[in-house]
Amino acid sequence: MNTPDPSLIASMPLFADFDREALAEFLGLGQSRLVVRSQHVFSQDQEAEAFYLLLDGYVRIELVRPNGEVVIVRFASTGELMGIAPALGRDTYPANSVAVVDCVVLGWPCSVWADTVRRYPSFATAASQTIGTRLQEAHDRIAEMATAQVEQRIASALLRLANQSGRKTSDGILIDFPISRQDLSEMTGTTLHTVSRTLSAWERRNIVRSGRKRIEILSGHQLLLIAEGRT
Amino acid sequence: MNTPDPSLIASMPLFADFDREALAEFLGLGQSRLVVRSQHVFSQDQEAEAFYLLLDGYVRIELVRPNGEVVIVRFASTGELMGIAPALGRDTYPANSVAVVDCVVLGWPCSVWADTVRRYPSFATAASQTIGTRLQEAHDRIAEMATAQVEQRIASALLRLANQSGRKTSDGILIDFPISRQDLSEMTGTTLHTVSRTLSAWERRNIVRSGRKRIEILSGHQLLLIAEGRT
DNA sequence: TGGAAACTTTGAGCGCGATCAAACAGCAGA
DNA sequence: TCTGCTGTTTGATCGCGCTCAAAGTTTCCA
Repeated sequence: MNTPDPSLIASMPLFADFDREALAEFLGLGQSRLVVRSQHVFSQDQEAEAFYLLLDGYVRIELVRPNGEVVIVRFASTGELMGIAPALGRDTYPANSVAVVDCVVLGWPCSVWADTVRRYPSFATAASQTIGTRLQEAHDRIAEMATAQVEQRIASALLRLANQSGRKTSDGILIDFPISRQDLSEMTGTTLHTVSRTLSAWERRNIVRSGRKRIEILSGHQLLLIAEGRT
Repeated sequence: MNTPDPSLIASMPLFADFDREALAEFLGLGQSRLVVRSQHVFSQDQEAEAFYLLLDGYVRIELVRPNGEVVIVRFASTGELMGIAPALGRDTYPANSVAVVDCVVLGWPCSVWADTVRRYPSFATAASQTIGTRLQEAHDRIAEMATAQVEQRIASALLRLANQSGRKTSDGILIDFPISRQDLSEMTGTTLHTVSRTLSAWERRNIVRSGRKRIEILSGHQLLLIAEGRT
């Protein structure tokens, strides 16, 4: 498991203007790695040796504050770039990246970044837009944290998860990876107690159905109303 | 006032690998503009026609939420890029940009972005790192909003302002542009009342000295202790 | 110079959500 | 199958910071 099948990733916008040889060459520079559940892909403040493409699975990107409290920045899913410290002009990782299911990642030494960006405009553009989108989302979340009540924030977080990693079921949308009340509280800046109470209340209203590390959205519509503050 | 003096900006890292003609040519494509206090440089959701370099002054970058509440994302000061929608793959501005003092901005049509990035690696790299830094800061603020108390958040906001736009005085550091209690509350997700009470309490402890739209930090050390939550 | 507009201060009361506490349920490994 | 661990639920209480209210102060403009 050293060089993955090019066809898996040839279709990504990131590699739009790589020809077959270029892609093969580029993939040859990387190394794939299996990361089992709850292990780190990389860790905050660790020297950034490589940047990664998530080939399969889900990882949690989390920030650890000086006092030890953990905040979840986002969940990344298959196909996303992670740990692109070189693009940010950093030489350490700004966050932890933790596998929430067994994952496969493809990693390249940071030293190849500059050259790749220079040679392949599609790569540079796609990477830039990825960062741009994340910045946008981060600003939206700041605004949300600043103005919205806890219940609204939990609803927004669930909707975001559903959009990004939802799997359609017969009754609604299931978040496609194990996620605990604690996780949700770390995404929204509240406590697992409040998340639990909120989900229980929603369960009574048939808005969600949830279990141990499992959440299914039955009424995205209701959830949207809650998120927008007109309950 | 159509084409500014190249020497003003030649020293910026952004333009590190522009030679004299290249810089002159590039500046010729842009147009400078005076923006008086409280006027918008650009507005949220407006079609992004141009990106800007702030040549002089300070602007407030603010997000307006669907319900009309305003959140201040950051203050930009002289020398910063703003409204670089093309880098983010957007065709509208994601936020308002409002002059807090009379400003001079230099604007280029978005159409020149792609070409500029392709021809001048220093420009691409500097822009990328600018966005990276902002992403980093945004994540830090999310974490802060999620875990820190109001007093800590106000302290952090002041320290950030002091670092970015502080002017040394005989007694401490003065925030170099007019900033109200309301502004500070919109940066930290609280109310102007709470900000006022907090500043009053700090004034009694000789940590700050403040007046109408004017804040001077007397003890950055104390403020840091408060921000870190070990008061 | 007068008056209005913008900004700031301070008080009183209350509610959201944190904290403290304890029991319960699902899952993995012995 | 039992046992311990991890995650969830629910109750009781408390306090931070919002809301409502009103007065004070600075600046600007007519």
